[in-house]
Amino acid sequence: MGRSPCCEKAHTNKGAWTKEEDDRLIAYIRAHGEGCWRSLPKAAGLLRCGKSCRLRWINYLRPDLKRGNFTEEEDELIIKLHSLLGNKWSLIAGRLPGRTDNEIKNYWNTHIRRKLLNRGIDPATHRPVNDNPTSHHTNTNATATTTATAANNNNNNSSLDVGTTTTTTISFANANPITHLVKEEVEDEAKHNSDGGDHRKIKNTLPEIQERCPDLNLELRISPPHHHQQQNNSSSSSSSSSYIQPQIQHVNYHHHHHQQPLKTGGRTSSFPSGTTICFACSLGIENSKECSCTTSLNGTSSSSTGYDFLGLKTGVLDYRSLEMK
DNA sequence: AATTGCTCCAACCGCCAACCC
DNA sequence: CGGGTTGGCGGTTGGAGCAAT
Repeated sequence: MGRSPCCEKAHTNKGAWTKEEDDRLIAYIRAHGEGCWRSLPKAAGLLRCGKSCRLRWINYLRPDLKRGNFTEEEDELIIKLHSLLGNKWSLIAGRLPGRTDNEIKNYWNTHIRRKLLNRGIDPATHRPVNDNPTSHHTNTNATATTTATAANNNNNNSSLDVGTTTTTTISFANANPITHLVKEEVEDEAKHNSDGGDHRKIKNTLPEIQERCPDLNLELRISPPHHHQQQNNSSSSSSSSSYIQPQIQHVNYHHHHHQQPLKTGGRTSSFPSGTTICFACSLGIENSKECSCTTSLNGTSSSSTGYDFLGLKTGVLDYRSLEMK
């Protein structure tokens, strides 16, 4: 028996899309909007499978796609989110406006994996590759191990090449605040999705997060800032702790008007252009107690807190436990 | 210039869970 | 309630483009 095909394959085109097909799809969606992908091809005069149309639109034709090279900030954000979420590309993509899950997945497999391997980090576990795997199985308490690495030996154009790079692996235990953040988010999503969201992610993600307690690698550079100085001039503090939230803070999370609401958390809120938000907000839980920028979003902020990645600034993550060599 | 090997990424495939009747 | 349909996800593939030989 087997499943019925998603479409009549005998009379559908496959392979690369032509300009004409793209134009037809764009014109149709502009006129009628997204939805009902199964009937869309026929209605739009396309000899394509509905799935193929959806994929082409989402991954390539959507007007809010950013395209172009990934920035160093996006690189690091992807790495950190992957350490928390694993191969949940759609969740990761939800945190990177203008990027698609497919794009991030490809980028991970072609660039970031290699980048991490060059740093001596296993991209699957986010632990040092030469690390004894059994030594981490008993991390029931929050611990931090720091490994000074000859990072980026082969990564000539990385900004991380400059200065001393310290790779810090934080093992999160049951009381992992970041895990809580993600867990809260996922649970929150369950509530928000009561109107018809995709519940699979919740089932898939929750136990995984709870069980994995993934290590989180922070590339903490202990060196003077160099290429973000202009933007940082306003916040004159240049202590090492403030620089622990490096490039990431410049990622703006305002959402394009065309972008679908972040699926995770079901958020539809949009931040004013140029507003920087904390990590909790970037995860879609801007009203949580971990949020350090709600006042900013209300327009009453007394300081530009910048991107408080992992709550380092607010102390949600107790970075004092880190050993910095 | 031709061939080979490699990289990158758009597109496809199979699966799963929600939805719908 | 059950079965078919649909949308969405992650893994994989194939071909275009580029570099090396």
